[in-house]
Amino acid sequence: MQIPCRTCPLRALPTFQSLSPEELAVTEKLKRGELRVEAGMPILSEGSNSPQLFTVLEGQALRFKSLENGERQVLGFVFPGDFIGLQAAVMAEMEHSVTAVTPMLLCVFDRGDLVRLYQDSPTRAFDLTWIAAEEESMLAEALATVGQQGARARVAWGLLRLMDRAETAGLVRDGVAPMPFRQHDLADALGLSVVHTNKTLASLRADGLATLRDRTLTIHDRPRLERLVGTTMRRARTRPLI
Amino acid sequence: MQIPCRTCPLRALPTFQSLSPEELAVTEKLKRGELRVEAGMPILSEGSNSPQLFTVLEGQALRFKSLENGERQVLGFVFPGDFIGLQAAVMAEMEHSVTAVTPMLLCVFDRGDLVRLYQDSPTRAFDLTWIAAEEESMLAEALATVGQQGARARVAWGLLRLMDRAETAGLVRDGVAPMPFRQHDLADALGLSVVHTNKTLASLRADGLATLRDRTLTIHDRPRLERLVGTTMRRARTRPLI
DNA sequence: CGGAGAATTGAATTTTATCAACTGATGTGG
DNA sequence: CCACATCAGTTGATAAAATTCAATTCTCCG
Repeated sequence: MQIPCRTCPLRALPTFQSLSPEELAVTEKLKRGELRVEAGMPILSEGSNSPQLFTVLEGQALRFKSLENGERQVLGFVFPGDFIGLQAAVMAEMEHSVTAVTPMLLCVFDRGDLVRLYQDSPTRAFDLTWIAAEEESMLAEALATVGQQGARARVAWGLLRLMDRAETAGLVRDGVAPMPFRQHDLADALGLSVVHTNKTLASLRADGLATLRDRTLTIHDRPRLERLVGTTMRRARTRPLI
Repeated sequence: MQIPCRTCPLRALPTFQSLSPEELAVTEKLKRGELRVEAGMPILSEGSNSPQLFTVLEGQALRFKSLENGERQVLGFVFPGDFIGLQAAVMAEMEHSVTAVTPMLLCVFDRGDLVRLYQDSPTRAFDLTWIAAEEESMLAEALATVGQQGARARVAWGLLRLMDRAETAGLVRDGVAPMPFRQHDLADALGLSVVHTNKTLASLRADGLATLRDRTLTIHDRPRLERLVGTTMRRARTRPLI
C-alpha cells in the first residue's frame, strides 16, 4: 500500500469532504492496495461479480453498457475521485462495464468489507448512498438530454458536463481541460452518430462556443453554451471520497 | 396511522424481502402516517426540499424531469412498493418531480429520521443504498435504449418494462396489466413523439406482439418482443420494502 | 517514412418530427 | 335525451433531423 488515505492527494482538493479522524481510520482500514491499469483495459465487466471495488486515484475511464447489436451506450465519464463498483457490491452483479481510457491508478477495496462498513460507520454508509444517488441524478440528466434534445443541445451538454467533471477533479489549468475521450466516446454518450457529432462540434467551434481538439477541451462562451442546454445543469458540489 | 407495517399487504407479496422482527420494529417507528393523493396531483417537485418521504401503498405515478423548452422526460413509472424521495433525503433537493397518475395512498416518513436509521439499523441502511443502486440501473437501461435503439425497440422495451413493474407489484391478472399511463407518457419516456409512438404501437399490435388499449396492457408474444429489445432486460428480483 | 486510428467532409437515404385533420369515447348542461 | 365540448387516440402528408456510406485528410507513433 503506497499511499495512506490520510495523505491521499485527492483529499486535499476542495471538492472532497473532509473526514473526522474516526472516519478516516475506518476508511483506511478498508484499503487493500493499489492497482495500475493500462489504457484500454477493462476494469469491471457487465454481468461480472467482482470481489473488488475501486476509487480512482489517477486517470480516466468510461462507464458503458453494450447492446446486442454491437452498439454501446456510454453512461458516464470516470474521473479521479470516482468510486467504481458500488453496483457490484450492492446488487448481485454489475449492470455495466468500466474500461480505462488512459493509464490509471486505482485504490482497491474488498467487496466483503462493505457490509462491515455499514455496521462500523453510519456516516460512511450514508456517503455510499449519497454516491449512488449522485450517479442516479447524473443518469437522469443524461436521459433527459438524450431523450428530449437535438444534437446541438446534446453536444453542448456533453462538453459542459466533461468540463465540470474535469474541474471537479482538479484537472483544469487556464480554462483548458485535458480530454482523453474521443469524439466516438462522446457520440456514444449522446446517442448520436460519430459523423453527426463531428459536424455539430465543428459548428459549435465555428460559433465560438467551445473547442474539442488535440485531446483538450476549451469552453469559450459558457453562458451561450448553457443557454443551448435545455436542462438546469447541476454543478458539482463537494462530495465524499471513499 | 391506519396500517401497521407488520400487516402491510405489500409485505405479503413474494416480491418483497421479509424483515427480522428488529428490522420491522425499526421500520415501523419511522412511519408517520398515510397520505391520500388525487390523480394528477404533484407529490414531489424538482428543486424542492421535501421534509417527507413516501412508500407507495396504492396507485401509480410518474417520475419526470421538465426541460426549459416545455418538454419533459419521463424517468420512470412508479408502482406500489416504490420508495419516493430518497434523492431529497440524501442530496440537498429533488432533481426530478413525481406526479400521481391515479389516486394514490402513500406511507409517509420524515426525512430527518433517515439519519437515525443509518445509526440504528445497518441492514435497513444498506437497503436504502440498494434502492438507489436499483434506480440507477433502471435509468442506465433506459438511457441505453433511448440512446441506441430505434422506435420499435424502444416501444417494445417500454411495454416490457411496464409489464414487469406491474407484475412485480402484483397487479397482473390473466396476463393483463392495468395501465393508467397514456401513450403520451410512454412517448415522453422513450424520447419519441406521440404520433410516432402511436404508429409504432399500432405496428406492434398488428404484428401480434402486444396491445395497449382501454387502459390495459397485454403482451401477446413475449419472446419476439424481447428479441426486439437490444438490451438484456433485468427481470425484477426480490427487493426491500421500506 | 509509413501505417493505423481518428477526424473531417460531402452526398444519398432513412428515420422521426411536425402539421393537420378526423374518429371515438366520455361527460356535461340544457 | 340530445347537442356540445373535451381529450385520447389514429391517420396521412410533408418537412426536418440524423444516419449511413464513401472518400479524404490529419496526427501520432514506431
